[in-house]
Amino acid sequence: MSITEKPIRSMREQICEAVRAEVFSGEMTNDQPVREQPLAERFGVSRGSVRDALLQLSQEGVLVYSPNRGVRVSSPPSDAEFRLYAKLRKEIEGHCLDICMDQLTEEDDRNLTNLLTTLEDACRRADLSAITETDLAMHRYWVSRASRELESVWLSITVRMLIAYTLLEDYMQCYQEHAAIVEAIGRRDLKGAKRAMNENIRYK
Amino acid sequence: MSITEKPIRSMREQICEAVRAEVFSGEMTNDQPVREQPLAERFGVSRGSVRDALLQLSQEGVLVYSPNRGVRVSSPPSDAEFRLYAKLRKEIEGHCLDICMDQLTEEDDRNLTNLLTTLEDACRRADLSAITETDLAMHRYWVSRASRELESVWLSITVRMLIAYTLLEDYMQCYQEHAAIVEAIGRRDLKGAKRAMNENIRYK
DNA sequence: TTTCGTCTAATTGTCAACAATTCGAGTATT
DNA sequence: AATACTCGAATTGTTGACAATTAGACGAAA
Repeated sequence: MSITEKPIRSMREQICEAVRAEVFSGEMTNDQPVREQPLAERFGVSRGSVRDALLQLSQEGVLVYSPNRGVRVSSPPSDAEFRLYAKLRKEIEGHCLDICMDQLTEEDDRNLTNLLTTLEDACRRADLSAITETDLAMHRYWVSRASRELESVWLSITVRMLIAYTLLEDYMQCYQEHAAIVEAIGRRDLKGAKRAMNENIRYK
Repeated sequence: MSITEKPIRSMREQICEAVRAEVFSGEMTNDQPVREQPLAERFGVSRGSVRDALLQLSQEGVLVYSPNRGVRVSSPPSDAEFRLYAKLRKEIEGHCLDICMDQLTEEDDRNLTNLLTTLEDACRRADLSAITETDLAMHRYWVSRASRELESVWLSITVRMLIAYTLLEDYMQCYQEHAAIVEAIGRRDLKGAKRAMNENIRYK
């Protein structure tokens, strides 16, 4: 679709996104290992590129790496760790809203609104994979807007939370929570945006 | 039978630690790029292994990667980000002390005391590289004791703080702060250990 | 002089072959 | 029957060669 946009994604990034999506959609369980050769054949590349991607996903926390034994899908965190991750995410995203709120333009508003529409669609279709992907993309928007440095730290925390998100009770609630955040951002209401964001990043 | 259950470290891990140490000691500046070929020759391995290590260090935050352009040393974080990292570290390490305090054995006490002795030595010699390495190893001890999952998140935050640590005013103060933490842990004094730890992880 | 394009050297990205390691089935031993 | 051992298939780790990309030097045109 939008592969030819200004940032050309490297092979590694494409593989990462595909595997991430499969992990979040539950197509890959944490019981069975993730092999290099089958992935290489599926993407039509060599094992080396797949290796790079799997290594990166291991650093992110999506996969777990054991020397000479390959990688497997991470297990969901304990409740205590989940709560810690939630707290860390609130700190980071709150900081990012502080930083970037003043610099946002009308184009940012349009982009966020578009993401929101995509999320609404995904929620209507109850497409868990698309919901997770869009949810991730929205939060990532203000994080990466504030700081590229923080982005990878934030991502490694967030993916660990999302591994536990294999089932949601109410899909449309997810949409409404994000709509509240985007609306507050549109009004440049820092406190309101933070409040809505804190409510969205909630304990299990 | 020491603390490290894996006496044999993978090639990648060895290269990572060596490069990390050079970054912290200031031997690699953020002005000049880190090339693969020279590193491969220095370690007597192929570029592939070096590539793996550099990719991992990029995910950790020690290096910054640009597609087709290689990696360079990360720049120190801004003051605001530094304060955020400090807050996140306190949350994580506090959580880890909560988790592992009850499970610590006399052997753990000995290991921590040994690390403390190493730190004292390094502080006496004003060896910044050794100080940073040992400081990292001590904090890593209770983090990895509590959760392997958290360890990589913690590491990616901590290395970003340490990049800014190129100069310390008082070396022995660093030792004394860690001595206070180890002593409190030895007494299994959770509150005291947290207090000492919070004082050590301080703003710039 | 400045700017634009072209070429070349240096560097990263990708690949396929080979080496080392792990895992499990099958066999031997007690 | 239970345990230990051996061997082979599957898998990961490593390597060197080659392709693709980038950066800088050089020169031509305005």
